[in-house]
Amino acid sequence: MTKGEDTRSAVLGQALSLASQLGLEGVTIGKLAEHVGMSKSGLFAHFSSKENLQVAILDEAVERFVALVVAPALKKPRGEARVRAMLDHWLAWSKADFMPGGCIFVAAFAELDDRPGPARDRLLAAQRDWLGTLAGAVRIAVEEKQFRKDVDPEQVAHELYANALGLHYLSRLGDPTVAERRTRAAFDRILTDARARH
Amino acid sequence: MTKGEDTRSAVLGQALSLASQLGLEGVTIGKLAEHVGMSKSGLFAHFSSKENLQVAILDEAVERFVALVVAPALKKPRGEARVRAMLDHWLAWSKADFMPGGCIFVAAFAELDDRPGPARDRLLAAQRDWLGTLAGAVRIAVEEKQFRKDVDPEQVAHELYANALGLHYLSRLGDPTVAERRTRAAFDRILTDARARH
DNA sequence: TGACGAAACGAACGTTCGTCCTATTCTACG
DNA sequence: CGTAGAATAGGACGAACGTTCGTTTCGTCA
Repeated sequence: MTKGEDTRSAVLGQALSLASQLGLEGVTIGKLAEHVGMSKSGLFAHFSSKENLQVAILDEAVERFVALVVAPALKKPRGEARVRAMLDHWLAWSKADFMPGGCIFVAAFAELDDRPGPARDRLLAAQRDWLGTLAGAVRIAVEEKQFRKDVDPEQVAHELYANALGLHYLSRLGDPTVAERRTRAAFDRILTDARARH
Repeated sequence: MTKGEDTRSAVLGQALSLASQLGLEGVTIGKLAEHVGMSKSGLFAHFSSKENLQVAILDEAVERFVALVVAPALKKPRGEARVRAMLDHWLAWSKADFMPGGCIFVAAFAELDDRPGPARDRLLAAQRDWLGTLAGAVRIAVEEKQFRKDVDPEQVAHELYANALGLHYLSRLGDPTVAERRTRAAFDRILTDARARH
């Protein structure tokens, strides 16, 4: 890895952490430069525009999400086990130490949803992908006859997604430990309902 | 109503609409002044600081939420009917025409959750209130023996809250009509699970 | 009608933002 | 070792931000 790629990657790590706390818009080039010990202009040269920086931050986040959540789950056997692995890693993701302000996708979504542009496109594509991946894992569990055949995979994915969002908000609204327990209970209820009766 | 209170109220209406699209921080005094056809300084005099303006926007939103969601539901009979009324009005609220960017509380939460201050305090208090109100309505339904007595009202409130959040995000991620249908289905499943078996 | 307080205005402030340009330092390779 | 090109620094810019100030307009009641 060349020197440029090296610092660029280090910058993105810091940027990810900052963005989770202050939002994408809050990651100012000056503040970010100060955090990594560089000059504004030196850092700026890596991205050429703030918009590019924002997209790069999202790309970095997506890459980590795939590595930490999606990929490990795909190694699990098809069916409910894989769905549960996704949920487990998802909960761990939202507590990841490189995102002290919580899931960056949640923060970015609220900012970008009314501001068209490349960053918004990148974020929406990533979230649609993930929702599709979740629904796909549920569909496989149906095909494997672990879930009832009248289960709607997209409805289940919708509800799981909603509860993960709920964890993000409710752990800031009250006790994070309690919020996580309730979220796990909700996940359980959704999957138990979907399970085929024996 | 004096002239000052009159324009102040008109300003807050516009501010609410802007904040739902751009977030609280995006409601710039200059932009807001332009929207209502005033000078920056003339508008600024009503609030004395941007922080005060943000709190005033939240107060305005809370007032409307109580009038449009909480109050009508409290007129319904105790029990599941009241819970369902809350949910119905809540869904209508998140589509209110004075918030073209969606529920302002969701937008504000993402911005404020890592920025201590009066605005954050106001928002957290309001959301805790609402969560408590929801849980209270569920508890009443348990007391009225419409819900099973082993139902945990706070768990139910948590799941309802999570699904309402899910609606906000998922209606921007995909078809809003489909998202609302799925949210209603999730609400139904939660309440049906809670209902006493006959 | 005259006067007084409330309300709104226009201009300016200091700061921070993203971006650009030029010069300097570093790094890798022939 | 020397040099070309990559990487970084320094400084300046125009615009937008929140805020302040002194002045002007408006509404109300004696």
